[in-house]
Amino acid sequence: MMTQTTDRPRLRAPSKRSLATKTRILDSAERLFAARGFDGASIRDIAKDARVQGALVAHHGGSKEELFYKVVARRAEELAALRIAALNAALAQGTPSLRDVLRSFVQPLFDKVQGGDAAWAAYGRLIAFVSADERWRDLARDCFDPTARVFIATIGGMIPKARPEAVAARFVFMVSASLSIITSTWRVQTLSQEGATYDLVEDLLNFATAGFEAL
Amino acid sequence: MMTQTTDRPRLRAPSKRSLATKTRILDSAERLFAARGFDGASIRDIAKDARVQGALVAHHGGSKEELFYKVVARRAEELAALRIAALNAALAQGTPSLRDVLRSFVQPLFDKVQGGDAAWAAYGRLIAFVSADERWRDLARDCFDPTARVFIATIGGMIPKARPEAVAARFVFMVSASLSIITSTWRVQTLSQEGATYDLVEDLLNFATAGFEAL
DNA sequence: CCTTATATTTAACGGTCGTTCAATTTAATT
DNA sequence: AATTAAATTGAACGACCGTTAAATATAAGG
Repeated sequence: MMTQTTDRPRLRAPSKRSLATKTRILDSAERLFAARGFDGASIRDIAKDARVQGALVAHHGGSKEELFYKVVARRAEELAALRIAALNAALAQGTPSLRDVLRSFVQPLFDKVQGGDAAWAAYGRLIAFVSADERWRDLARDCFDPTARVFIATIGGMIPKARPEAVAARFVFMVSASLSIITSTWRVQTLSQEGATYDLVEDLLNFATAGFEAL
Repeated sequence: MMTQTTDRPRLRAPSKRSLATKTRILDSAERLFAARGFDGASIRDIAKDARVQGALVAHHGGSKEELFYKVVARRAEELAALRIAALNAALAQGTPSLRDVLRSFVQPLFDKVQGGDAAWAAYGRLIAFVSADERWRDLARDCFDPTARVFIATIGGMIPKARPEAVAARFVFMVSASLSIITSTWRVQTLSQEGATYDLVEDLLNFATAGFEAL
Protein backbone atom coordinates (compact mmCIF):
# COMPACT_ATOMS: atom_id res chain seq x y z
CA MET A 1 0.00 0.00 0.00
CA MET A 2 2.98 2.26 0.40
CA THR A 3 5.09 1.66 -2.68
CA GLN A 4 4.29 1.06 -6.30
CA THR A 5 4.04 -2.54 -7.38
CA THR A 6 6.78 -2.01 -9.94
CA ASP A 7 9.70 0.24 -8.98
CA ARG A 8 10.84 1.06 -12.44
CA PRO A 9 14.20 2.78 -12.33
CA ARG A 10 14.17 6.44 -13.25
CA LEU A 11 15.52 6.98 -16.73
CA ARG A 12 15.59 10.75 -16.54
CA ALA A 13 16.27 13.27 -13.80
CA PRO A 14 13.19 15.28 -12.77
CA SER A 15 13.07 18.85 -14.03
CA LYS A 16 13.32 21.85 -11.74
CA ARG A 17 9.71 22.66 -12.45
CA SER A 18 8.64 19.16 -11.51
CA LEU A 19 10.54 19.32 -8.23
CA ALA A 20 9.03 22.71 -7.46
CA THR A 21 5.56 21.39 -8.18
CA LYS A 22 6.09 18.40 -5.93
CA THR A 23 7.27 20.68 -3.15
CA ARG A 24 4.23 22.91 -3.64
CA ILE A 25 1.93 19.89 -3.42
CA LEU A 26 3.58 18.62 -0.25
CA ASP A 27 3.43 22.10 1.27
CA SER A 28 -0.27 22.41 0.55
CA ALA A 29 -0.95 18.91 1.83
CA GLU A 30 0.99 19.70 4.99
CA ARG A 31 -0.97 22.86 5.63
CA LEU A 32 -4.38 21.33 4.95
CA PHE A 33 -3.74 18.04 6.76
CA ALA A 34 -2.59 20.06 9.75
CA ALA A 35 -5.59 22.39 9.64
CA ARG A 36 -8.36 19.85 8.99
CA GLY A 37 -6.91 16.42 9.76
CA PHE A 38 -6.43 13.51 7.40
CA ASP A 39 -10.13 12.91 6.76
CA GLY A 40 -11.09 16.57 6.81
CA ALA A 41 -8.67 17.60 4.09
CA SER A 42 -9.54 16.57 0.55
CA ILE A 43 -7.23 15.87 -2.36
CA ARG A 44 -9.21 18.39 -4.36
CA ASP A 45 -8.61 21.15 -1.81
CA ILE A 46 -4.93 20.29 -1.69
CA ALA A 47 -4.73 20.43 -5.49
CA LYS A 48 -6.52 23.77 -5.59
CA ASP A 49 -4.23 25.16 -2.89
CA ALA A 50 -1.19 24.04 -4.88
CA ARG A 51 -2.68 25.48 -8.10
CA VAL A 52 -2.52 22.09 -9.76
CA GLN A 53 -4.89 19.50 -11.21
CA GLY A 54 -6.04 16.75 -8.89
CA ALA A 55 -4.47 13.97 -10.89
CA LEU A 56 -1.09 15.56 -10.42
CA VAL A 57 -1.39 15.16 -6.67
CA ALA A 58 -1.81 11.43 -7.23
CA HIS A 59 1.14 11.43 -9.63
CA HIS A 60 3.50 13.02 -7.11
CA GLY A 61 1.97 11.79 -3.89
CA GLY A 62 0.38 8.44 -4.71
CA SER A 63 -2.71 7.55 -2.73
CA LYS A 64 -3.98 9.89 -0.03
CA GLU A 65 -2.40 7.74 2.65
CA GLU A 66 0.92 7.65 0.82
CA LEU A 67 0.76 11.42 0.46
CA PHE A 68 0.31 11.78 4.21
CA TYR A 69 3.28 9.50 4.80
CA LYS A 70 5.43 11.55 2.47
CA VAL A 71 4.41 14.80 4.12
CA VAL A 72 5.25 13.53 7.59
CA ALA A 73 8.46 11.82 6.54
CA ARG A 74 9.75 14.87 4.68
CA ARG A 75 10.73 16.91 7.74
CA ALA A 76 11.16 13.99 10.13
CA GLU A 77 14.77 13.39 9.22
CA GLU A 78 15.73 17.03 9.67
CA LEU A 79 13.96 17.18 13.02
CA ALA A 80 15.63 13.98 14.19
CA ALA A 81 19.02 15.32 13.15
CA LEU A 82 18.47 18.57 15.04
CA ARG A 83 17.47 16.70 18.19
CA ILE A 84 20.39 14.29 18.07
CA ALA A 85 22.78 17.16 17.38
CA ALA A 86 21.43 19.09 20.38
CA LEU A 87 21.78 15.99 22.54
CA ASN A 88 25.33 15.38 21.40
CA ALA A 89 26.22 19.02 22.00
CA ALA A 90 24.88 18.70 25.54
CA LEU A 91 26.75 15.45 26.12
CA ALA A 92 29.95 16.83 24.62
CA GLN A 93 30.50 19.37 27.39
CA GLY A 94 30.64 17.12 30.42
CA THR A 95 27.68 15.55 32.20
CA PRO A 96 24.58 17.50 31.22
CA SER A 97 21.66 18.05 33.56
CA LEU A 98 18.46 16.13 33.02
CA ARG A 99 16.87 19.40 32.03
CA ASP A 100 19.49 19.92 29.33
CA VAL A 101 18.75 16.50 27.89
CA LEU A 102 15.03 17.12 27.84
CA ARG A 103 15.61 20.51 26.27
CA SER A 104 17.65 18.86 23.55
CA PHE A 105 14.54 16.96 22.56
CA VAL A 106 11.94 19.67 23.00
CA GLN A 107 13.68 22.84 21.91
CA PRO A 108 14.51 22.09 18.25
CA LEU A 109 10.87 21.65 17.26
CA PHE A 110 9.76 24.79 19.07
CA ASP A 111 12.60 26.78 17.59
CA LYS A 112 11.12 25.90 14.22
CA VAL A 113 7.47 26.24 15.20
CA GLN A 114 7.87 29.58 16.93
CA GLY A 115 10.44 30.84 14.46
CA GLY A 116 7.74 32.21 12.21
CA ASP A 117 7.91 29.37 9.74
CA ALA A 118 4.27 28.57 8.99
CA ALA A 119 5.16 25.25 7.39
CA TRP A 120 6.87 24.05 10.56
CA ALA A 121 3.94 25.24 12.63
CA ALA A 122 1.73 23.03 10.50
CA TYR A 123 4.20 20.19 10.83
CA GLY A 124 4.03 20.44 14.60
CA ARG A 125 0.31 19.85 14.44
CA LEU A 126 0.87 16.87 12.18
CA ILE A 127 3.18 15.30 14.74
CA ALA A 128 0.40 15.67 17.29
CA PHE A 129 -2.02 13.86 14.98
CA VAL A 130 0.43 11.04 14.34
CA SER A 131 1.22 10.64 18.01
CA ALA A 132 -2.42 10.45 19.09
CA ASP A 133 -3.89 8.13 16.46
CA GLU A 134 -3.05 4.45 16.37
CA ARG A 135 -3.88 4.57 12.67
CA TRP A 136 -0.40 6.03 12.15
CA ARG A 137 1.41 3.48 14.31
CA ASP A 138 3.81 2.43 11.54
CA LEU A 139 4.48 6.00 10.54
CA ALA A 140 5.31 6.94 14.12
CA ARG A 141 7.57 3.94 14.45
CA ASP A 142 9.46 4.81 11.27
CA CYS A 143 9.76 8.57 11.76
CA PHE A 144 9.90 9.26 15.47
CA ASP A 145 10.66 6.14 17.45
CA PRO A 146 14.39 5.90 16.67
CA THR A 147 15.06 9.33 18.13
CA ALA A 148 12.75 8.69 21.06
CA ARG A 149 14.65 5.51 21.90
CA VAL A 150 17.94 7.36 22.00
CA PHE A 151 16.57 9.90 24.44
CA ILE A 152 14.84 7.29 26.58
CA ALA A 153 18.08 5.35 26.82
CA THR A 154 20.02 8.49 27.70
CA ILE A 155 17.54 9.52 30.36
CA GLY A 156 17.44 5.99 31.74
CA GLY A 157 21.20 6.04 32.04
CA MET A 158 21.00 9.20 34.12
CA ILE A 159 18.46 7.67 36.51
CA PRO A 160 19.84 4.17 37.02
CA LYS A 161 17.32 3.08 39.62
CA ALA A 162 14.33 3.91 37.45
CA ARG A 163 12.38 1.15 35.74
CA PRO A 164 12.69 1.36 31.95
CA GLU A 165 8.91 1.32 31.50
CA ALA A 166 8.58 4.27 33.83
CA VAL A 167 11.09 6.27 31.83
CA ALA A 168 9.30 5.46 28.59
CA ALA A 169 5.93 6.35 30.10
CA ARG A 170 7.13 9.70 31.40
CA PHE A 171 8.78 10.44 28.10
CA VAL A 172 5.42 9.94 26.38
CA PHE A 173 3.82 12.16 29.03
CA MET A 174 6.35 14.87 28.27
CA VAL A 175 5.90 14.57 24.51
CA SER A 176 2.15 14.76 24.91
CA ALA A 177 2.41 17.80 27.14
CA SER A 178 4.79 19.48 24.72
CA LEU A 179 2.44 18.88 21.81
CA SER A 180 -0.37 20.40 23.85
CA ILE A 181 1.54 23.66 23.59
CA ILE A 182 0.94 23.44 19.86
CA THR A 183 -2.58 22.04 19.79
CA SER A 184 -4.05 23.58 22.93
CA THR A 185 -2.63 27.06 23.37
CA TRP A 186 -6.22 28.25 23.01
CA ARG A 187 -7.19 26.17 26.04
CA VAL A 188 -4.34 27.47 28.15
CA GLN A 189 -5.30 31.00 27.24
CA THR A 190 -8.95 30.35 28.05
CA LEU A 191 -8.17 28.76 31.41
CA SER A 192 -5.64 31.37 32.54
CA GLN A 193 -7.83 34.38 31.96
CA GLU A 194 -5.94 37.23 30.36
CA GLY A 195 -2.29 37.14 31.27
CA ALA A 196 0.75 38.36 29.44
CA THR A 197 2.33 35.95 27.03
CA TYR A 198 4.66 33.71 28.84
CA ASP A 199 7.12 31.04 27.96
CA LEU A 200 5.25 27.74 27.87
CA VAL A 201 8.29 25.83 26.68
CA GLU A 202 10.38 26.87 29.68
CA ASP A 203 7.48 26.01 31.94
CA LEU A 204 7.13 22.62 30.30
CA LEU A 205 10.81 21.94 30.92
CA ASN A 206 10.42 22.86 34.57
CA PHE A 207 7.38 20.62 34.83
CA ALA A 208 8.91 17.66 33.05
CA THR A 209 12.31 17.89 34.70
CA ALA A 210 10.74 17.77 38.14
CA GLY A 211 8.55 14.90 37.00
CA PHE A 212 11.54 12.86 35.87
CA GLU A 213 13.68 13.72 38.89
CA ALA A 214 10.97 12.30 41.13
CA LEU A 215 11.84 8.84 39.83
CA MET B 1 -26.31 26.40 14.10
CA MET B 2 -26.87 24.65 17.36
CA THR B 3 -30.58 25.00 18.05
CA GLN B 4 -33.64 24.88 15.88
CA THR B 5 -34.90 28.20 14.62
CA THR B 6 -38.26 27.62 16.29
CA ASP B 7 -38.29 25.67 19.55
CA ARG B 8 -41.88 24.63 19.57
CA PRO B 9 -42.91 23.41 22.98
CA ARG B 10 -43.34 19.66 23.31
CA LEU B 11 -47.00 18.69 23.35
CA ARG B 12 -46.40 15.04 24.20
CA ALA B 13 -43.91 13.13 26.30
CA PRO B 14 -41.51 10.95 24.28
CA SER B 15 -42.22 7.22 24.33
CA LYS B 16 -39.91 4.70 25.94
CA ARG B 17 -39.07 3.33 22.53
CA SER B 18 -38.16 6.78 21.27
CA LEU B 19 -35.88 7.40 24.25
CA ALA B 20 -34.24 4.01 23.76
CA THR B 21 -33.70 4.76 20.08
CA LYS B 22 -32.14 8.13 20.86
CA THR B 23 -29.81 6.47 23.36
CA ARG B 24 -28.86 3.85 20.81
CA ILE B 25 -28.08 6.54 18.25
CA LEU B 26 -25.94 8.52 20.72
CA ASP B 27 -24.12 5.32 21.74
CA SER B 28 -23.32 4.45 18.14
CA ALA B 29 -22.24 8.01 17.40
CA GLU B 30 -20.02 7.99 20.47
CA ARG B 31 -18.34 4.75 19.45
CA LEU B 32 -17.79 5.74 15.82
CA PHE B 33 -16.72 9.33 16.50
CA ALA B 34 -14.22 7.96 19.00
CA ALA B 35 -12.91 5.31 16.62
CA ARG B 36 -12.70 7.38 13.42
CA GLY B 37 -12.91 11.01 14.45
CA PHE B 38 -15.57 13.55 13.51
CA ASP B 39 -14.78 13.59 9.80
CA GLY B 40 -13.98 9.91 9.56
CA ALA B 41 -17.31 8.73 10.96
CA SER B 42 -20.31 9.05 8.66
CA ILE B 43 -23.95 9.55 9.58
CA ARG B 44 -24.75 6.49 7.49
CA ASP B 45 -22.37 4.27 9.45
CA ILE B 46 -23.78 5.61 12.70
CA ALA B 47 -27.32 4.89 11.49
CA LYS B 48 -26.39 1.37 10.43
CA ASP B 49 -24.66 0.72 13.75
CA ALA B 50 -27.78 1.88 15.59
CA ARG B 51 -30.02 -0.22 13.29
CA VAL B 52 -31.93 2.86 12.21
CA GLN B 53 -32.59 4.88 9.08
CA GLY B 54 -30.29 7.79 8.40
CA ALA B 55 -33.03 10.36 8.60
CA LEU B 56 -33.75 9.29 12.15
CA VAL B 57 -30.25 10.26 13.19
CA ALA B 58 -30.98 13.77 11.95
CA HIS B 59 -34.33 13.73 13.74
CA HIS B 60 -32.78 12.89 17.12
CA GLY B 61 -29.36 14.42 16.70
CA GLY B 62 -29.84 17.38 14.37
CA SER B 63 -26.90 18.20 12.12
CA LYS B 64 -23.70 16.18 12.37
CA GLU B 65 -22.09 18.92 14.43
CA GLU B 66 -25.06 19.11 16.77
CA LEU B 67 -24.94 15.34 17.15
CA PHE B 68 -21.29 15.54 18.18
CA TYR B 69 -22.15 18.22 20.71
CA LYS B 70 -24.90 16.09 22.19
CA VAL B 71 -22.65 13.04 22.42
CA VAL B 72 -19.93 14.95 24.25
CA ALA B 73 -22.32 16.85 26.50
CA ARG B 74 -24.21 13.71 27.52
CA ARG B 75 -21.56 12.31 29.88
CA ALA B 76 -19.84 15.60 30.66
CA GLU B 77 -22.13 16.47 33.55
CA GLU B 78 -21.69 13.07 35.19
CA LEU B 79 -17.93 13.27 34.83
CA ALA B 80 -17.85 16.79 36.25
CA ALA B 81 -19.96 15.68 39.20
CA LEU B 82 -17.66 12.75 39.93
CA ARG B 83 -14.60 14.97 39.86
CA ILE B 84 -16.09 17.65 42.08
CA ALA B 85 -17.34 14.99 44.48
CA ALA B 86 -13.87 13.44 44.68
CA LEU B 87 -12.34 16.87 45.28
CA ASN B 88 -14.84 17.67 48.02
CA ALA B 89 -14.23 14.30 49.64
CA ALA B 90 -10.52 15.04 49.68
CA LEU B 91 -11.05 18.53 51.05
CA ALA B 92 -13.52 17.29 53.68
CA GLN B 93 -10.92 15.33 55.63
CA GLY B 94 -8.43 18.01 56.51
CA THR B 95 -5.85 19.52 54.17
CA PRO B 96 -5.32 17.11 51.28
CA SER B 97 -1.99 16.64 49.57
CA LEU B 98 -1.45 18.06 46.12
CA ARG B 99 -1.38 14.52 44.84
CA ASP B 100 -4.81 13.86 46.32
CA VAL B 101 -6.23 16.90 44.57
CA LEU B 102 -4.75 15.86 41.23
CA ARG B 103 -6.04 12.35 41.76
CA SER B 104 -9.52 13.75 42.34
CA PHE B 105 -9.43 15.10 38.82
CA VAL B 106 -7.73 12.22 37.05
CA GLN B 107 -9.05 9.14 38.78
CA PRO B 108 -12.82 9.36 38.07
CA LEU B 109 -12.36 9.23 34.32
CA PHE B 110 -9.94 6.32 34.48
CA ASP B 111 -12.17 4.43 36.87
CA LYS B 112 -14.79 4.59 34.15
CA VAL B 113 -12.44 4.01 31.21
CA GLN B 114 -10.64 1.06 32.77
CA GLY B 115 -13.75 -0.29 34.45
CA GLY B 116 -14.65 -2.32 31.40
CA ASP B 117 -17.30 0.09 30.17
CA ALA B 118 -16.66 0.33 26.42
CA ALA B 119 -18.84 3.43 26.10
CA TRP B 120 -16.72 5.33 28.61
CA ALA B 121 -13.55 4.14 26.90
CA ALA B 122 -14.90 5.70 23.73
CA TYR B 123 -15.85 8.84 25.62
CA GLY B 124 -12.30 9.18 26.90
CA ARG B 125 -11.06 9.30 23.33
CA LEU B 126 -13.68 11.92 22.50
CA ILE B 127 -12.38 14.14 25.29
CA ALA B 128 -8.94 13.86 23.75
CA PHE B 129 -10.30 14.99 20.37
CA VAL B 130 -12.15 17.92 21.90
CA SER B 131 -9.13 19.01 23.90
CA ALA B 132 -6.76 18.95 20.95
CA ASP B 133 -8.83 20.62 18.23
CA GLU B 134 -9.64 24.31 18.33
CA ARG B 135 -12.70 23.48 16.24
CA TRP B 136 -14.37 22.36 19.49
CA ARG B 137 -13.37 25.42 21.49
CA ASP B 138 -16.94 26.29 22.49
CA LEU B 139 -17.74 22.70 23.35
CA ALA B 140 -14.68 22.45 25.58
CA ARG B 141 -15.57 25.72 27.26
CA ASP B 142 -19.11 24.57 27.98
CA CYS B 143 -18.39 21.01 29.07
CA PHE B 144 -14.98 20.96 30.68
CA ASP B 145 -13.78 24.43 31.59
CA PRO B 146 -15.97 24.96 34.67
CA THR B 147 -14.52 21.90 36.39
CA ALA B 148 -11.01 22.76 35.26
CA ARG B 149 -11.33 26.23 36.76
CA VAL B 150 -12.31 24.80 40.13
CA PHE B 151 -9.25 22.56 40.19
CA ILE B 152 -6.92 25.28 38.96
CA ALA B 153 -8.17 27.59 41.69
CA THR B 154 -7.77 24.87 44.31
CA ILE B 155 -4.26 24.02 43.20
CA GLY B 156 -3.35 27.69 43.02
CA GLY B 157 -4.54 28.10 46.58
CA MET B 158 -2.20 25.33 47.70
CA ILE B 159 0.80 26.95 45.99
CA PRO B 160 0.36 30.63 46.87
CA LYS B 161 3.59 31.82 45.34
CA ALA B 162 2.86 30.30 41.93
CA ARG B 163 1.74 32.52 39.07
CA PRO B 164 -1.82 31.72 38.00
CA GLU B 165 -0.78 31.26 34.35
CA ALA B 166 1.82 28.72 35.41
CA VAL B 167 -0.77 26.72 37.31
CA ALA B 168 -3.15 26.78 34.34
CA ALA B 169 -0.36 25.77 31.95
CA ARG B 170 0.73 22.85 34.08
CA PHE B 171 -2.84 21.76 34.50
CA VAL B 172 -3.17 21.58 30.72
CA PHE B 173 0.12 19.67 30.60
CA MET B 174 -1.26 17.17 33.07
CA VAL B 175 -4.56 16.80 31.25
CA SER B 176 -2.74 16.26 27.98
CA ALA B 177 -0.45 13.67 29.54
CA SER B 178 -3.40 11.89 31.12
CA LEU B 179 -5.23 11.74 27.80
CA SER B 180 -2.11 10.28 26.23
CA ILE B 181 -2.71 7.24 28.42
CA ILE B 182 -5.94 6.78 26.47
CA THR B 183 -4.77 7.73 22.99
CA SER B 184 -1.15 6.58 23.06
CA THR B 185 -0.90 3.41 25.11
CA TRP B 186 0.30 1.77 21.91
CA ARG B 187 3.22 4.21 21.76
CA VAL B 188 4.19 3.61 25.37
CA GLN B 189 4.14 -0.12 24.73
CA THR B 190 6.20 0.26 21.58
CA LEU B 191 8.80 2.46 23.26
CA SER B 192 9.17 0.37 26.41
CA GLN B 193 9.83 -2.90 24.67
CA GLU B 194 7.98 -5.77 26.28
CA GLY B 195 7.38 -5.15 29.94
CA ALA B 196 4.65 -6.28 32.26
CA THR B 197 1.57 -4.15 32.44
CA TYR B 198 2.04 -1.39 34.86
CA ASP B 199 -0.05 1.35 36.33
CA LEU B 200 0.22 4.36 34.06
CA VAL B 201 -2.26 6.38 36.10
CA GLU B 202 -0.20 6.09 39.27
CA ASP B 203 2.89 6.98 37.31
CA LEU B 204 1.17 10.00 35.83
CA LEU B 205 0.22 11.18 39.30
CA ASN B 206 3.83 10.83 40.44
CA PHE B 207 4.99 12.72 37.39
CA ALA B 208 2.43 15.51 37.64
CA THR B 209 2.65 15.93 41.40
CA ALA B 210 6.39 16.44 41.21
CA GLY B 211 5.87 18.82 38.32
CA PHE B 212 3.47 20.99 40.30
CA GLU B 213 5.49 20.87 43.49
CA ALA B 214 8.43 22.32 41.61
CA LEU B 215 6.54 25.59 41.36
C1' DC C 1 17.52 18.61 -33.18
C1' DC C 2 15.05 14.17 -32.11
C1' DT C 3 13.35 10.94 -29.39
C1' DT C 4 10.66 9.79 -25.70
C1' DA C 5 10.37 9.61 -20.57
C1' DT C 6 8.16 12.40 -17.60
C1' DA C 7 5.00 16.00 -16.08
C1' DT C 8 0.59 17.90 -16.52
C1' DT C 9 -4.16 18.43 -18.06
C1' DT C 10 -8.78 17.06 -19.05
C1' DA C 11 -12.53 14.28 -18.21
C1' DA C 12 -14.86 10.96 -16.18
C1' DC C 13 -15.87 6.71 -13.16
C1' DG C 14 -18.34 4.72 -9.23
C1' DG C 15 -19.15 5.86 -4.44
C1' DT C 16 -20.21 8.17 -0.34
C1' DC C 17 -21.36 12.28 1.88
C1' DG C 18 -24.89 15.29 4.86
C1' DT C 19 -29.35 16.63 4.42
C1' DT C 20 -34.29 17.03 3.18
C1' DC C 21 -39.09 15.80 2.35
C1' DA C 22 -43.15 13.35 1.86
C1' DA C 23 -45.33 9.11 3.34
C1' DT C 24 -46.37 5.90 7.02
C1' DT C 25 -46.38 3.86 11.63
C1' DT C 26 -46.50 4.34 16.58
C1' DA C 27 -48.29 5.71 20.81
C1' DA C 28 -49.35 9.76 24.23
C1' DT C 29 -53.25 12.38 25.33
C1' DT C 30 -58.08 13.31 25.77
C1' DA D 1 -61.66 4.53 21.14
C1' DA D 2 -60.55 8.74 18.55
C1' DT D 3 -57.32 12.26 17.71
C1' DT D 4 -52.99 13.66 16.22
C1' DA D 5 -48.19 14.78 17.82
C1' DA D 6 -44.18 12.48 17.39
C1' DA D 7 -41.27 8.71 15.65
C1' DT D 8 -39.75 6.23 11.82
C1' DT D 9 -39.24 4.86 7.11
C1' DG D 10 -38.07 5.17 2.26
C1' DA D 11 -36.28 7.65 -1.34
C1' DA D 12 -34.06 11.09 -3.37
C1' DC D 13 -31.26 15.60 -3.90
C1' DG D 14 -26.97 17.86 -5.12
C1' DA D 15 -22.35 18.01 -3.76
C1' DC D 16 -18.06 16.11 -2.97
C1' DC D 17 -14.99 12.11 -2.48
C1' DG D 18 -10.48 9.32 -4.08
C1' DT D 19 -8.93 7.43 -8.07
C1' DT D 20 -8.05 6.34 -12.92
C1' DA D 21 -7.36 6.54 -18.10
C1' DA D 22 -6.26 8.82 -22.03
C1' DA D 23 -4.58 12.98 -24.32
C1' DT D 24 -1.31 16.65 -24.42
C1' DA D 25 2.73 19.53 -23.10
C1' DT D 26 7.35 19.79 -21.37
C1' DA D 27 12.07 19.01 -21.21
C1' DA D 28 16.03 15.54 -20.28
C1' DG D 29 19.26 12.54 -22.78
C1' DG D 30 21.34 11.14 -26.88
